[in-house]
Amino acid sequence: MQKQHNLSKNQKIIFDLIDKAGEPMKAYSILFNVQKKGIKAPLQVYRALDKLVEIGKIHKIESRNAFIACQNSNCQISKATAFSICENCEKVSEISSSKLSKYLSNFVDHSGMKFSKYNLEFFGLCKNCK
Amino acid sequence: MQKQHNLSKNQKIIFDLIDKAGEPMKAYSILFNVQKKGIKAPLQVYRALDKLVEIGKIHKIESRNAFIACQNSNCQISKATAFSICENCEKVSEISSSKLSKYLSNFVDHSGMKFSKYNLEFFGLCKNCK
DNA sequence: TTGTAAATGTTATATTATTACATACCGTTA
DNA sequence: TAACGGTATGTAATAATATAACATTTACAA
Repeated sequence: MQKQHNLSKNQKIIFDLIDKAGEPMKAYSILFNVQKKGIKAPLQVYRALDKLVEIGKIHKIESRNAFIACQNSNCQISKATAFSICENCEKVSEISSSKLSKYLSNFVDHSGMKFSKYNLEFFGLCKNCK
Repeated sequence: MQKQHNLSKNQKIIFDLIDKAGEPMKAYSILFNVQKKGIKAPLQVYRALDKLVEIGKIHKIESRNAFIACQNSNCQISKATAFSICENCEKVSEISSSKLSKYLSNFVDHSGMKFSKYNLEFFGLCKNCK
């Protein structure tokens, strides 16, 4: 069983927005969308984002500076993330392949270093854009 | 044999700097370092960086917004990159494991999508920081 | 030698993210 | 319940990263 994280007010507002969007959102677009709810400053957004990333409710798509809700709803894999990104339409999907995650989690580099975390971003054209 | 890219003046100045550094450099730190050579504006730096990334002479470390010279000197793998990043000292190494690159280049997701490119960043503690 | 793609120069501005400081909230435990 | 500590919030200012728009120059193949 996972630890339950009770989201604070701002965290909940921002998580709900990103979750409903179903696609990556950028910080200032989030800010714009939550201003009517009383969140007025970038820092309020970034603080909530930091926390949500930390507890695995959302992930940052590093190559896009954007945030997407975790699509592996019940299993918080915030330390082993993989995404597919369409270079045409920018659609992003989280990849949940236990084979892939096992392979990468067990990967050891030539110096014998083992890793506690990874992030993988695949690029290509999605079904619709091909 | 690879295609030879003759670097332009700015590209060469900036590549040499990054290459000598042997570690990731940020755009504005690069700018600061090349001002004495006549490169005065951010855009001049970013244009050179874009080109160098495109031809595989450098890679962007997405999670750090920084650029490092390709360490696989002769084989330009700019479409299949993997790095190890120490979360303590920020040391970054390029991983060149043909097994890993084969595995990832051939990876197909559940929808049958195959990818033309990937970037993988591993995190952990390096030998010195452990 | 001329057409064209690539590269350069310059100014301004957009976008992304953090620092610093003050205050409020919430659960624990003395 | 009062005091404490950790977490969250509010606000203003600013730092850091990146691009737009436009003018000009260079490299080089046709």
